[in-house]
Amino acid sequence: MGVPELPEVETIRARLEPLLLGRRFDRVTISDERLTMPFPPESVAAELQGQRIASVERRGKYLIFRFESRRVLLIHLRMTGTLQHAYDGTLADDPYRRAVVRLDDGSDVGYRDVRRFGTWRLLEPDELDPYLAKRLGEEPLGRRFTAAALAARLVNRRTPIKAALLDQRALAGMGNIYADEALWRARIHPRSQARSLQPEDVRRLHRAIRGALQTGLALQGSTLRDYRTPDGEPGSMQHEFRVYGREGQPCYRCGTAIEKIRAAGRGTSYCPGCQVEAAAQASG
DNA sequence: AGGTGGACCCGAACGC
DNA sequence: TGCGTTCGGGTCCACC
Repeated sequence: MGVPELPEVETIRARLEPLLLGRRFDRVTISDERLTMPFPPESVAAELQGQRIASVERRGKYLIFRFESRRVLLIHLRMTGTLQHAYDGTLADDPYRRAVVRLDDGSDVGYRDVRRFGTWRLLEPDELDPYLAKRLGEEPLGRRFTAAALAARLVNRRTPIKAALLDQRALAGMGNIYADEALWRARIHPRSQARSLQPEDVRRLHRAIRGALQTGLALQGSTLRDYRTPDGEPGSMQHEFRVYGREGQPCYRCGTAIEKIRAAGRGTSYCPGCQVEAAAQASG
C-alpha cells in the first residue's frame, strides 16, 4: 500500500538530486539476488563501484541515475521499494534492506524493499532510450501530453479506461491510486471503454490526470504504509484523496456512498452517483 | 494484435 | 489464541 507512482518517484528524485550530484559510489553492497536479475548482484555491485553521478532523472516510475561514464542505473521501486539517505553511518538497521551505496562524502544511500519486486538495472549508454521507449508513453506532466495526445492513445481501444490509464505505454507514471483519483475528477466510470470517451470526456480526463498528479506532487506523494522520502518523511496526499480508500463514505461532490469494485483486475474506488459510463452501452 | 489473467512476493487482514 | 487463507499492487509473460 502507498505504492510509489509518478508523484512519489518524482519527490524521491528531487530530494536525492542535491545529495547525489557529483558524488562517487565508493562501496556498493547488494544483498538480494532478485534485485539485479538476471545479473548476479556481486557483478552489478562491482561495476557500480567508482561510478560518479552526472544526473538524477525520472521517467514514468523509473529513477534514472546517469553516471559520468554515461552508463545508467535504472531503478524501479515497484510496490514497496524505498530509498533512504543518511550521514556518517547512521543508516538504521533494517531487515528489509536489500542494498547500500556508500558515497564518497561518507554518507549512505540505503535501499529497502519488503516485497522484493523492485529492480536495479545497469544499462550501457545506448540501451536506455530503447529500453524506456519500449515501455513508456508520454510524460503526463510534460508539454507534449495534450488532450489530443491522450485521445490518440485511447482511440479504438476496447479496454476499460481504468486499464488504459494503468498502461504505462499510454502514459507513463499512473498507478492504481492516481488513476482512481483522475477518473473521479473527470466524472468518468472506470469501466467505460476507452474508445467510447467523447472529446469533451477526454478533455476533462486530461485536466483530471494532470490535476491529480500535480496535487500529489505538491503534497510530496501519499504515504499509506511504505512510501517515504529519502529523509524518512511521509507525504500528505493521502489526506486529500477524493475517492481512493473512501468506500462507504459520501462522495464530496454528490453525497452518494463511494463503492469499491474490480476494474481492469484492480481494486477500484469510484462514485456510482456521478461517475457515469460514457456512451459505451449505446455503441457496444 | 489487442485484451486478459496468472505469476512473482510477503505482510496484513480476515475467517474459522 | 492460533492457525490457515486471501488479498493487493506494477510489470511481465503466456495465452486467447
